[in-house]
Amino acid sequence: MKPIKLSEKNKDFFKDTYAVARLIPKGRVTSYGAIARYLGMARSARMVGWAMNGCPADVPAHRVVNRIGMLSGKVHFPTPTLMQERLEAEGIEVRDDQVQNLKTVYWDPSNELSL
DNA sequence: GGTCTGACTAAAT
DNA sequence: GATTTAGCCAGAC
Repeated sequence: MKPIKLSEKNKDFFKDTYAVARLIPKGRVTSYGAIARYLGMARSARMVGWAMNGCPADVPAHRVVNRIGMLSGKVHFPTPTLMQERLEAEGIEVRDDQVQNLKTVYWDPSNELSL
């Protein structure tokens, strides 16, 4: 396992967030809240987004959207269009910064991993 | 060391 | 049913 060191601090929460984000299958998306709940901090969805602030290349942050499937975090990418292009490249339909067929491509970690 | 903001979510109005 | 407010925790000023 490759330890992610954003800093020399604890970043334990960040590490878990990245771990789950990496587990998102190709062509699927999940929400910050879903990851947060899986990590045990259901009400800290914001922290997930914050954790993504480090956004290492190993983490497919483009597969993480808010609960309505909106590409809320696209502005944090190197280029605002990168997120949508990557999602489309994986077969996810994106229209007006929103993931189409969200119900179909949605991937819930606590539903897929905690079986 | 107190205050504000933030890639969100859910409940209340 | 849509809009607004409050709650969350952690980092930045």
